Amino acid sequence: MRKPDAPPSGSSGGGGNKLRKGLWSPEEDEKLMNYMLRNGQGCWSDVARNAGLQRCGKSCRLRWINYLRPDLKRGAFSLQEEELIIHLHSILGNRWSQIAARLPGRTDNEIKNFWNSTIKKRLKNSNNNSGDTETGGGAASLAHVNEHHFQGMYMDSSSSSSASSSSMPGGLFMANQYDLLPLPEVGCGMIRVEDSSYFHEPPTAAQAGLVDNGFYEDSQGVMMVEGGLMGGGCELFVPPLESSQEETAMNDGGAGSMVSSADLSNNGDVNKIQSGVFWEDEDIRVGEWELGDLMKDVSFPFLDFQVE
DNA sequence: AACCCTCCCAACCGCTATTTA
DNA sequence: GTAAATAGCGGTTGGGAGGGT
Repeated sequence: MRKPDAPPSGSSGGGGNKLRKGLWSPEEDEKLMNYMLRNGQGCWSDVARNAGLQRCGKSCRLRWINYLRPDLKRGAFSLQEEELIIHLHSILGNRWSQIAARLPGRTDNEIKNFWNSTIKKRLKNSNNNSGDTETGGGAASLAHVNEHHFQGMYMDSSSSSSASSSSMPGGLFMANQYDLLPLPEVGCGMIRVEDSSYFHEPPTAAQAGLVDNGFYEDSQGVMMVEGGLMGGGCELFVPPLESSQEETAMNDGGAGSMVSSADLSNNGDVNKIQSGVFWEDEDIRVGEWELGDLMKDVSFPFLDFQVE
């Protein structure tokens, strides 16, 4: 923790006008809290100024988001939260803000700290115990370790921020049906392949808003696929990235975590998924890699479905 | 009691993306 | 179209707390 800087000297509040850094004092918290509750969020540099704080807007924003927000849940992570974090991390990589968005009351910073201090260590230990060699801390090994919940493969490319990437420049996650956790607020983050009784009946187009090519969005915003392209209840996850990120990712070969249908080679429709979350009318490419090629040498020893 | 070590986490930093002028 | 300002994200740092010796 950082020592709080000495409070601004005297009543001038100005002498130098230097911005404070370090820990927030209770008085500053109160000022910010009161201001935010009265005025709501606006331009953060205005917040800092108008609330009478010698802080930069950025610092105010962080303090509000990570500590003062009334909807924050404090205290230890529950087992459920922990498992959800592990699951989401296996899908999203180090996109802490997106993980946090699925854990009400938790902040990205909190989750990041929790991951780095607790989960990472634990998973590393269980890696060592099981005799696995460290693969560089990539999500692939992590997903693998959590055996009671995960059977899947994840190749993390996740942008520059994920130093733990595998060498694969594309992201892909596949899991069996039992791995699904509900992801409210996910939007079009996941594609299900209609297949077994595990899935509910697809809604009508009117109910769900038919998107294209047999894809539709269900009541929870989950993208669905009609017609059972794959057997065995396989589900394909598209990490619910914001569209801007996705586009960037696709353009620069970054985190384009794209579905690979079980049948990469013989079903063109799946490879054309796009539009906001889907890619249309072009072969899936991740940087210079064609997904089909990418997948050529990949095996899924732990997937429990058969491609038909 | 004093020292050392490790853990935890608040906050900063640097960067990119987005918005505004 | 461009530059500046702002927002947001993820990585890293540093210091307090607490346990061990």
